[in-house]
Amino acid sequence: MAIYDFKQIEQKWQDRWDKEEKFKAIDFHPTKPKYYVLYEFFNVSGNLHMGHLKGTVPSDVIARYKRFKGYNVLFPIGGDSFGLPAENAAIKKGINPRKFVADGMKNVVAQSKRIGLSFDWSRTFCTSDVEYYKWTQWIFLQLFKHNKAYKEKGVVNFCEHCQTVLSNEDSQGGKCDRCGNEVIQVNRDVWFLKMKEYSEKLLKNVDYINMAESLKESQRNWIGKSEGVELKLDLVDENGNKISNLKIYTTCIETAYGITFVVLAPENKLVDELKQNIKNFDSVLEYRQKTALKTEFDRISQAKDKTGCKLEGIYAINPLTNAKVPVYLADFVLNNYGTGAVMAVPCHDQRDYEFAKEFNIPMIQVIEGDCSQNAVEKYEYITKNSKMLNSAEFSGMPVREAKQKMTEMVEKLGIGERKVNYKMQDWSFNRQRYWGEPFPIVFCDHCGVVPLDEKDLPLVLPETDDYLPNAKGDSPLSKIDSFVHCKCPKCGQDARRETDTMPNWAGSSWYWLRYIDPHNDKALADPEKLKYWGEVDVYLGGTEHITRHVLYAFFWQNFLYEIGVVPTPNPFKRKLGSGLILDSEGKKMSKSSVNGVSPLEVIDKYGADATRLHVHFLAGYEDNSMWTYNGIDGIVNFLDRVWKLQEIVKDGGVSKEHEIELNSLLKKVEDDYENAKLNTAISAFMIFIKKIREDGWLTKEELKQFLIALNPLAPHITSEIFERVFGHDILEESFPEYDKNKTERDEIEIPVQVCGKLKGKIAISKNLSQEEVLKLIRESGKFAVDFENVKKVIYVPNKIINLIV
RNA sequence: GCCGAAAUGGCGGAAUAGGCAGACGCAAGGGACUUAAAAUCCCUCGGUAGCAAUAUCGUGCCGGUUCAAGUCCGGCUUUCGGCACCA
Repeated sequence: MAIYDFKQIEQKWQDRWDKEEKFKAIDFHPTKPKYYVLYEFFNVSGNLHMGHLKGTVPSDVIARYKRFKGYNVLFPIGGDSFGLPAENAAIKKGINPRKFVADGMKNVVAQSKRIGLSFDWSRTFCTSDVEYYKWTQWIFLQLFKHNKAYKEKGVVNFCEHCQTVLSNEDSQGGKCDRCGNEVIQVNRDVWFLKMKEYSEKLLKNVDYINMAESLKESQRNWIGKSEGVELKLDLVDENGNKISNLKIYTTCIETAYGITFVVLAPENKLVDELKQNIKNFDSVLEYRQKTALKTEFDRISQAKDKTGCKLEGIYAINPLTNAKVPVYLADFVLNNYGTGAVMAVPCHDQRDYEFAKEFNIPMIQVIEGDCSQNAVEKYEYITKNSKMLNSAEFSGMPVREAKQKMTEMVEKLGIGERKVNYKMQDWSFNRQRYWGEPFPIVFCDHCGVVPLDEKDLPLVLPETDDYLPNAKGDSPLSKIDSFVHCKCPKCGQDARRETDTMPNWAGSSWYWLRYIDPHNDKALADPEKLKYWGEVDVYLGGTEHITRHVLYAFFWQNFLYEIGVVPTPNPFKRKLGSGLILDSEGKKMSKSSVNGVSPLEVIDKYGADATRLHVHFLAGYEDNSMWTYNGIDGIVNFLDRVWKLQEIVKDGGVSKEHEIELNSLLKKVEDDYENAKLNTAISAFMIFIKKIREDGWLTKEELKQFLIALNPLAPHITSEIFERVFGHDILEESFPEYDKNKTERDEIEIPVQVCGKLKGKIAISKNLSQEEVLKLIRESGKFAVDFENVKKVIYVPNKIINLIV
């Protein structure tokens, strides 16, 4: 028999799958139920790296397995091609981003095929394809029309060297990701999407989706729900005359008797409204300016140094005590959370405590505990359920009860109300960059902000060879006159286009819907097809940007559901996050990794099947694994043994000798495939092979079932052996059914314990009664048991027997 | 600081619902085949004591529940991930 020539054989099958389009999903299949397997977008930046093997192979295994199980499987792929990688290539190397994307995608497609991935290539697209981003723009128009998009002044990260606005990710540590220069804060027009409105719905989505608890938790953290009270305080001048009022938000209303000052965010609008009453308005303005210059990074890194500025001439009245307390500005209060103002109770909040020390503000302790060094904070006093102090009729009451009662009281008095707050902010949705979706928005001197007509979509991103923003940091599109100048869709007079583009996230926030109907030019997708394919059954990908991506996905799907475009509010039923492949230094392996190993290099050396198995034998899907060639010999050896099964096959159905091994293999493999536990599936195949090699033969039927079961993991070698032995394509087969009753032998061994200590094992037939087992133990004479003194017997049928003497 | 996940041989890692800890693989050691090597095949392989049968200890640490704990409970330690001046 010929030796296993993986190069030639893998090429043969990859060509055939490609040419015959073997993995096309069929809309409205008359008999088969649908199954939608989604793998995350590829970044179109040239080459696949090891991490892709870790992520893609399990999705491929599930897709191939489900096809065998009789499902009509949709398993598409595409490219996330707008954004930094292509734009950087354009700027640094002078490559047209369109060409960069086209070349990159071509590469990635070819490499995917070499891994043997069974994508439906007829549905592939990139986010920068005009046929696709037309619909991204269309969705934005719907958001705008339904009042979910608005434009406002906002503060953004800006790099003066690159003349561009940066996202938080691109400016980590206060340095520009591109050039390493300091990032500063500038005021700009910002498009926001009203994501905050969806906070509660997004939390429901998080509950709904089947996903690792840690991933759910980070999403809940991001949404950041908290429940508390909004309290109204009067503001007075020095003489006690009411001049205004102010709302603060607190989750600790129980400390309200301890308020000794109030703090506003520097940006709080009240400051301007009270200009006449503020005696030191100049220094207030100065403080404001100083904080505005601080970057987000500075504000966080200097968190412990409390700065602030007193508003001279203004006081707040604690509505519970009528005490007159000073009002400060301080940058530890954020304008975009709660009401942009807080009540300060230094004894029971560490930040207030530090601020009070810095500014010599008195403190009032209202809950038991030691406040001499630090504040006694909520976590501590709530867990201990400490007693109240200095709080009028609440004094002496346990804090949990007081919290309840005080909430009810302020509501009754009309000075406060229960309120829920979320950390999540509206989504800032524009970037001053070239390589993104243009906004379908026009500014008209007469009509204001005007959306394009749907029939005028797509608004095509114009060609240019100048990818840099102008000196003011405006998008490169602002330099292209023919793009900027247009007629107002409403009044027909001269107008200007929005020249910013959408962020990278936009295109990836709805793409699973487009796979369902990728060539539709009348709608985002045909409603009937959307109904047929429904939710994504399982969505696989890395965990890197998962929190925000999934929340954005929930948000858009929810919105599209509300306006009747899609049939379900939930995009995904289940999400699996793959671990990373780490290099020899324990760093994430990516294309930029110094110690990176290319998957193609490994495939060249060992073949695609061996590479697929090896990567997934190293660790479970969700675990990180350190890349190593160690162990790959074991996989090569295994595949070699699989190949040699051809030599020892004989006619016949499933034999008595192998039925237990075969049935338990099939059971194990089904369970593991469903849960993407490929490492234990592989070991189950190894165990089966071991038994077959001991016996030196297997039947044709046994070989057939073995090959089908292994095919999702190692599709090339199993296809080849199958064709040689059975004369047709393995893909025509269906997954072998196992017999549950034949997964275990009738004769089994169970451990015998005496007083919980293992003394040995005894062979019994299945489902024996306790008496029969005891009789066998007695007869065997093997176990030194004093049967007269056996006080108690614990017998778990077919599992264990424990004798207590 | 808060939240989440994890810690098992020389190594990667198994152990479905509390029931034989270390599956499967690598590395290592021994043997067969070979002129030799590679490849292949067979055997051994958690620690300690013993020629051995066997005994005894052993899943990050300290306690507990249970006939029985890697698994459950209480208290720590360390590592990784998320959030973080969020009132």
